Amino acid sequence: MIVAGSGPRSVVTTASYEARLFGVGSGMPAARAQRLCPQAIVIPPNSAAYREVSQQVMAVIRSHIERVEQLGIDEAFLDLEGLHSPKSAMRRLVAEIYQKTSMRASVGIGPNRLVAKVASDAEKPNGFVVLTAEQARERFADSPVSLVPGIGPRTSERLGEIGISTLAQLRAAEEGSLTARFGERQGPALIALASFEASAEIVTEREAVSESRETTFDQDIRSGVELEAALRTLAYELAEALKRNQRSGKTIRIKVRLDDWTTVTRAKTIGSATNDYELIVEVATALLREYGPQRPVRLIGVGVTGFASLDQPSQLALPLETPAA
DNA sequence: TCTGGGGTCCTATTGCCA
DNA sequence: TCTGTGGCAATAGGACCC
Repeated sequence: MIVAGSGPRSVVTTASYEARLFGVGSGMPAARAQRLCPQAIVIPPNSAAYREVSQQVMAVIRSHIERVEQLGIDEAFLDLEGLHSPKSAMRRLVAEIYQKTSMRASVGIGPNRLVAKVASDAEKPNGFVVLTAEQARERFADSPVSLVPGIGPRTSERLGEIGISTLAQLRAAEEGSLTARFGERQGPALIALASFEASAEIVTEREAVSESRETTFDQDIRSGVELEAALRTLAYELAEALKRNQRSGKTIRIKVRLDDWTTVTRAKTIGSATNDYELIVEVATALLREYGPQRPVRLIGVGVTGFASLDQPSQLALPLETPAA
């Protein structure tokens, strides 16, 4: 089974483990997935249903665990500090999630979020893996660097260029050469990742910092009139969502992806926070005209960032003293 | 044979201002 | 008045995640 949209440019949202044996995976163009596994049943994604089940699962978790950090729709970090028997507590939690939602969960337990996440990924589906950092280093020594969250395709490639492809190699790399290549922060951070050393801090409350709407056209658009019409539609949806969520922002941003996949963003910061449709459209359209795409456009989007809480004045009083860091 | 949508975070650059 | 420095906000791009 493959979950994917039906448009010519849709991608795979997810796929059953049976389909994955054929090489099908998330993010892959749906057309390619169908060629790899022609016998697969393709069903369209239903994000509203996933969101609803997600809320049910998270509610079960929160009814037992105080400190929970949700990551996306189907993952969460749980602070198990102080539990008498974290393992049996997690066994019971998985059973309760299944009983109440029919959802199977994989669990990874470790000294920090990094180890926990890699452990939870290690034996999906229905995994239950408990690791120390040292055990993680041993178990994944020969795994590709991309096993670790935070090292994606681009960083893997750049590491490969200097002969580093496994986590053991990355851990043994000389910090100086990594810093020279990846910068003051990312260089040392890469070695820390490969060593499974990371923060254990659970961030329970995250406030959104931006909201956006974007769309990819079935066929590239050349006409400025059509582009602006699409932009208005997106801006309307965005403004409605912002109002619903009681959010408003000071910076309006457009995104344009051309037929050659170059992606351009343009942004303008206005005097005060807004979620007004007319104003968003006005600024977004002006940004689009100013940029004036010189090639056919495959994607257009609009977003608002720089949120100010609506229940707080958008301009704070000037503090008389610098607050302590 | 091409590559979605919704986000977060980081980095580099630039211009303003004290 | 000129110059250097540093902080900061805005902007653009990009890597990465689910």
